[in-house]
Amino acid sequence: MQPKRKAATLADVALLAGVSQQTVSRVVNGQGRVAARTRSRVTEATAQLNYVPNRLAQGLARQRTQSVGFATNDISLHAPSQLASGIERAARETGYSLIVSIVYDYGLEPVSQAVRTLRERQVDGLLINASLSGEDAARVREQVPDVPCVFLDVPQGSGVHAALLDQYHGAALAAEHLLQLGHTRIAFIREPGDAVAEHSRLQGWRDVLASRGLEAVAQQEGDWSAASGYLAATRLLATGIPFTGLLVANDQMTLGALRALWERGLRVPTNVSVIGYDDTAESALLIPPLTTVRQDFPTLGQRAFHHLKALLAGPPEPEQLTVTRPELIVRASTAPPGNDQPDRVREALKTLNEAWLRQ
Amino acid sequence: MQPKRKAATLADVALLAGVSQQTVSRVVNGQGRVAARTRSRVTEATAQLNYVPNRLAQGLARQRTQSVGFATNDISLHAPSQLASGIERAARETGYSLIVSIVYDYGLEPVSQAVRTLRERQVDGLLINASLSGEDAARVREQVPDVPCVFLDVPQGSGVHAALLDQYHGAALAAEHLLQLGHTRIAFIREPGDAVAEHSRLQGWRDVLASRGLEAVAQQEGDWSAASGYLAATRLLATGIPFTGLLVANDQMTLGALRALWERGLRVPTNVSVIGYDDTAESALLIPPLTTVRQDFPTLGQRAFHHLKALLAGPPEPEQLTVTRPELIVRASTAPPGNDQPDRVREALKTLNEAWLRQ
DNA sequence: GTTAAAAATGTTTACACTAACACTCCTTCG
DNA sequence: CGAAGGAGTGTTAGTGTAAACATTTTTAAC
Repeated sequence: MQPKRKAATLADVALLAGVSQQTVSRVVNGQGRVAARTRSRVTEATAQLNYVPNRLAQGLARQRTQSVGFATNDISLHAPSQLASGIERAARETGYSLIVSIVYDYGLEPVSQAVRTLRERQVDGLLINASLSGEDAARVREQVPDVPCVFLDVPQGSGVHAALLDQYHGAALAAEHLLQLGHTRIAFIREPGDAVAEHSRLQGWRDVLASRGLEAVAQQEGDWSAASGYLAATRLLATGIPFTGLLVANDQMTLGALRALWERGLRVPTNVSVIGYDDTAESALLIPPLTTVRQDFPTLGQRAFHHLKALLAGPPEPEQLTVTRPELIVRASTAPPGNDQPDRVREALKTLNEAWLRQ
Repeated sequence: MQPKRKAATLADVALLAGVSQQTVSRVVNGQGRVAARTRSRVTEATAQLNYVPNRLAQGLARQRTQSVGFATNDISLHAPSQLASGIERAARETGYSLIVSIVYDYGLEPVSQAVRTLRERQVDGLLINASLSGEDAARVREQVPDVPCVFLDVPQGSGVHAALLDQYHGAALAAEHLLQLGHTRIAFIREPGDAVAEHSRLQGWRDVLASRGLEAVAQQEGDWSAASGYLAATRLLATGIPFTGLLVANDQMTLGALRALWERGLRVPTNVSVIGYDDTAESALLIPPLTTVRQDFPTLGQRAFHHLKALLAGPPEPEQLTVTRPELIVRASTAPPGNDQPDRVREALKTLNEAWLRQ
């Protein structure tokens, strides 16, 4: 119907309403005084032309875009997607848009690249969820000196703004739980990464064990996926080293580990107590329900956005942290060790096992 | 170190290099002829000032932004996050950025709002992953007449460009598998949504059953989450209506359903055969490994992006579909019916159950 | 009824960039 | 040796909007 191919601009609306561009701008943005009659005429013209403001031009003129960048590693993973959900919601509620740029590999360079892309888009602020050392975080910071940044996965005390989950603490809770139940032979399925970050989950486990003069009897590295958890547990069992407690760095790997244990006839928590990390939506519904450490990523995302928003609004503030402590959720995958089932149950398990396998 | 607060512009670089803006622009964009010596001088100035092009201004001038919008429902869910991952990768590889806008509810209006936001940002194209009727999709289409759109979740034959998974077909495969095993008493845990979309999973199940003169003995609706699957299965069991086959609309709900069945002492697949949908990374590692329908969302995302890219490059083409057929993955959660465990095993299960619960 | 203040509206300019065109050199060819 | 052509570079105008300032109109006060 409309002969004009291109979208209507302020000028088009102004022409139709018989006023100046600026007046239309005032009406659209609801600022400045405009006579009621004029306003309604403009509003009508706006609707008639299906006018939508051009945020590019607006951004150029205002020198801010009402958009934030989210640089993250693979968004198909649990944490990034949950974060994205929380961030986007908080952003939308305050009129911001979210531009996503994936960090496709570990290390500084890929992050730097993602950040550059976002800087080109003139985002007002940056949320960075990539595992970075304190130094690398500072380096990224320098790369965009005039864009506020909030980091989501850096060591505490990196000298940058950050919204963090205290994974060290969460891991410590998990390890302490196992120790309190009486376990001493404990194995790890740890997160990926060559360098052991301070404040990491692995470090939390280690320190708690060390405080009791213990260390892991064995450990394997996974890549966060359920399949890697399965493989890691398989390798762990292949060593032949006995353990009664198993600490796993996330719930997806835990699911794989549970399967590996089950395949070898090891019952959870009867033979092995297992603790995961994250408390995904599925964890409570696993069999057995998983004892795990709860991390609320959507809330973290919202918190990070609001932290960023404060930086956007106010004057430059000293670097500050928002640290959220995770919580241990005790369910049914942990129990005291050596409390093996009576023979009757063991027999039952065996039968069941065979029956299942026969199918 | 740098006294200038603001980011360098073409003009700054031009001044430093002693050339005109236009020449700098030519160097930066690598188009047009520039003498080698001039080029190197400009390149140096660019590096010295840490110049990064302003894509807002570029977008304004060029009338395209090298960005695409992704309107999707909650990105923390499996499908959207997997899609986003595939789309972002394909986009980045071709120099596009991704702007995400969440569709926070079902129906036309929320989609319309997300699309408006993206239109304001002047995205070159739109990918829309929200469940929409053909009419509503056409209405969204009209809302942005000059922006190419590819829909990801609309009925086939909606008269819009779309990249789809043939969920009807996938669901049919699942239903046929159960029928071939000999099941006749089949229950559904279906996807959310009032209207039963054509080409939906539910419709696929229904039609296959109907072709054998059957219908579901019971059905419940879930919201894709594991918890809702648990509740749906619980409600299903509460009806007292016996069934030996259970079709579930995704794997997360299936996980919940497995738990509900387990709690009532029903074994899978001995007492009930269960089929999920999606083949998530966890599905192969569930106990028992899940028979399910595989959908490759990242690949779909890439495909959708390339479809969109073709629309951006070429002249308007007739609406066309890219339909991918999913594949049935048969694992251990399905078996012929009526193959109940001997009493001994049933007894074992009961004992085990009690032991587990006691812990 | 004048005057001052306030309200309403218009004009100019800047934002950072690109497209289109214009101009200046130098070759090269007849 | 002059013209044609091309390589290299500069100039001008336009992209859609908002801020700052300028102007006109209305209202209020005396």
